[in-house]
Amino acid sequence: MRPLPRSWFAESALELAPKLLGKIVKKGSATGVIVETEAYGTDPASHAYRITPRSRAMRDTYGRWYVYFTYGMHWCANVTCDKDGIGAVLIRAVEPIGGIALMKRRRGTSIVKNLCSGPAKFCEAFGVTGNDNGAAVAGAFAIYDAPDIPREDIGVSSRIGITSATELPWRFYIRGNPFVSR
DNA sequence: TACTGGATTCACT
DNA sequence: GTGAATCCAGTAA
Repeated sequence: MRPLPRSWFAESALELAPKLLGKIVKKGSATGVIVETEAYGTDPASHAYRITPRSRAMRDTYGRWYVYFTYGMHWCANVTCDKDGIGAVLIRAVEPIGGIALMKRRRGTSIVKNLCSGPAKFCEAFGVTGNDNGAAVAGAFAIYDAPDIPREDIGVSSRIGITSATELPWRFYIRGNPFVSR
């Protein structure tokens, strides 16, 4: 199993989000297959739309973790990308394949389906916090290569862009996978 | 300095 | 289906 090199994350969020499906994410003994992602670029819905201290990680680099705290109790983890622009891909759901006992303990549940079937659940199960913000996607917390998911097996949700009023691809997921959220 | 609202989750009805 | 929990970043003053 080969960790994805930094150059792999140089593409835009919209190209990268579907390509991340099926890849292996690993932090310590916690291991899982990415089954759902969400693309964020320069749309006003993205934190990167405004230049702030928090969003600098997203604008200045790629191939790093962008971890932020939301709703007073949840962490969400993104991979920064787009060498020439601004982008990040939110990891929305993961299928647990290793370190499941540890995840169960962290999540306080024995139901495997509830371990990582949401962005904040994934962070809790993998022990991701603000300490990981800005860290390179490599080493202890990395994404490993795996065969691409066939295009026909990838589902796409779209939404209306705030500025453009056109439909934008948004959420990508592996069709039929039980660990996809919602 | 104070206020507002959020890339969510879970319990409860 | 609905609402509470909870705190930080961003914005306005």
